[in-house]
Amino acid sequence: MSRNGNGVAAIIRRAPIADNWLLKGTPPLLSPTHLSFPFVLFHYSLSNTTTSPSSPPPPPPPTAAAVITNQVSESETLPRKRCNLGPNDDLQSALNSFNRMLQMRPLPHISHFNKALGTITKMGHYATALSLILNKLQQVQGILVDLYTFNIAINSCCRLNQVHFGFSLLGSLFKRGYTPAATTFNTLINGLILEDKTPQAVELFKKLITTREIEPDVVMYGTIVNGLCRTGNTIRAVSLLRIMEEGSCKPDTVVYSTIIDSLCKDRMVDDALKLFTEMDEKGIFPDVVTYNSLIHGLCNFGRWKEATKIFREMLDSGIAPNVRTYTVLVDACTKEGKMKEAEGVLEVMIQRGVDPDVVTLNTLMDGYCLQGHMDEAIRVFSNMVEKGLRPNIVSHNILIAGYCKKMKIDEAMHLFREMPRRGFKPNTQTFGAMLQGLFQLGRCGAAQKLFNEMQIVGIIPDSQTYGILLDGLCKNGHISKALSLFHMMERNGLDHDVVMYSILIDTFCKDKKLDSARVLFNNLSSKGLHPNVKTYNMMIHGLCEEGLLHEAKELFVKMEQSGCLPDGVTYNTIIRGFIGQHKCYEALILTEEMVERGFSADASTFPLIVDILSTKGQDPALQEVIKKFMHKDSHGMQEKE
DNA sequence: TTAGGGTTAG
Repeated sequence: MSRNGNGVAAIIRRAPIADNWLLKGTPPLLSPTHLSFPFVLFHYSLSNTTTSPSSPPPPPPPTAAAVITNQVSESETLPRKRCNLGPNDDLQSALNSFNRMLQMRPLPHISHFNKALGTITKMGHYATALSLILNKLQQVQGILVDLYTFNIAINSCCRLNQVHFGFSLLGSLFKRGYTPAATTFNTLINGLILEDKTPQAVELFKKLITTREIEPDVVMYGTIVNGLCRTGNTIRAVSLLRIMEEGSCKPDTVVYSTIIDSLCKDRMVDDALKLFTEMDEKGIFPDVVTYNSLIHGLCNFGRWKEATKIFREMLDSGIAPNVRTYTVLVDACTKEGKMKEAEGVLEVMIQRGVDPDVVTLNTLMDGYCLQGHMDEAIRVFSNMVEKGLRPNIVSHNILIAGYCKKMKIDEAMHLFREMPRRGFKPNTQTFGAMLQGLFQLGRCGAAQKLFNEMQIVGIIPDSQTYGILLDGLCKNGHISKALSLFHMMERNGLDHDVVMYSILIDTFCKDKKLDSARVLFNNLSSKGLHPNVKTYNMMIHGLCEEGLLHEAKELFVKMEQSGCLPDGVTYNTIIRGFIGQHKCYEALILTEEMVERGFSADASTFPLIVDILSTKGQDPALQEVIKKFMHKDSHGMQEKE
């Protein structure tokens, strides 16, 4: 695997670039392709005029550099406030039309009412639709609601997380002598999945098949596939896909896309790509959703070159990127700290006639917060308001977390207290961000008070909240309090996940209590938990610190055997361990392996490797491996595109 | 002819 195929010498040669990134804590060792990714993207999307038949004619194609450097005024950066009807006006006009129909005599056929209801549910106003059906249609003499109306009502219940009510409507449907359709059951199956009751959904699905009550169609299969994917059973979803292929109901774009997305989220991007190729072989056309999932998956793993290729392929197939595609690209840029490029994506999308939405701008804001540029984040927030997009609770949470990260707890607290006045009730994430901020400043008492307040106002802490508490207490030296919390959770039936254990393992390692860390680590499997890459990294770090290189190396080998691939942190940790023990040969071999896997030396490891190469270059024992680096690098450098 | 499945941010 030589995505960033380079050697150690390349690290040195590219030090000015890498250094810059090292300081920001993001992956260094950028390949030339990596650096040019957003440029390629913009240039291509701007200069390609044949891709989006529905989009307005694109402006003359500027050069990539012009896209990045051209500063447009703020009013051009964001869509202007809409003069046409907003979403609420759309709802109002649908309601007006519904009410007008109720006044007509003779009354219109039920299908017309269903159509109006469908418009309302498509806008997401499920409670309104349900109320219209139950409180208006049912009360009017002369209207006979039909199967379609029932299905809309059942779907509305499901979308409101009231699947049980959906099932009682199914009862009423039977009583009225209607026969439910595949749609009816599928809606209920989906309702179960939405309420995290996938096992029941699968049960119902199986029952329908065995009783031959309903012949499942592709939508029903697709819904079950989605349920399996959402619950981490992507492999079972793939099995179902294979079963479909054997039967008469063939998988469609949605089924494939669902699995492709899930594989990407499960870090199995290569398998996702294989399915994508398979679609092509079977003549099933990918759509914008399929491409969005793949581009997102590839970007998440730094596979820019392939992401660009897929993006080009999408444009070549005549599929126009939508707001989600551009948001994924903004996200990819911001996660790499490339804010100018992220702003560039925003410009491109506007020029292409796609308006950024609140998610796009929140993503951009989050990028600025990650970089610590709160002034820029606030500028985006203000722009959002000016342009008629209403910031949501996520926008507020992003800013609060940003302030906390910058240790500006007063500003964070101000915004936090301001939220109810703006119509937002702080949620678990809001409290989590505030708690993290307080712990970071060592204000454990205030954090405790806020945690109590959270429970008083009825926000249920989730495992992440407990993780923040546990970590905060540990990092502030309140180990015994942390342990009490840990045991309290156990007593209250709150499951400890691997993160909780990892926090304690890390604490014990740093507290020189390696034996306690080992006990916790070794007991994980008895609790049915599997260490993740962070858990391994913490243990490996602890072992290296104690000079137990042999045990660290054993664990390093074992993690991969157990199916947990080492990441950049693992390599850097163990390489530093070896260098610390003057085992330069092993360190260089591991460095080579690290680079081959697309990771690179971080700010603390990098100078140590440079030191080995510059001071031990003549060491006969090392010459062979150093030569190998040099040789590889000459290839790596030719890879430029 | 009106109902059901897949993609984005904290």
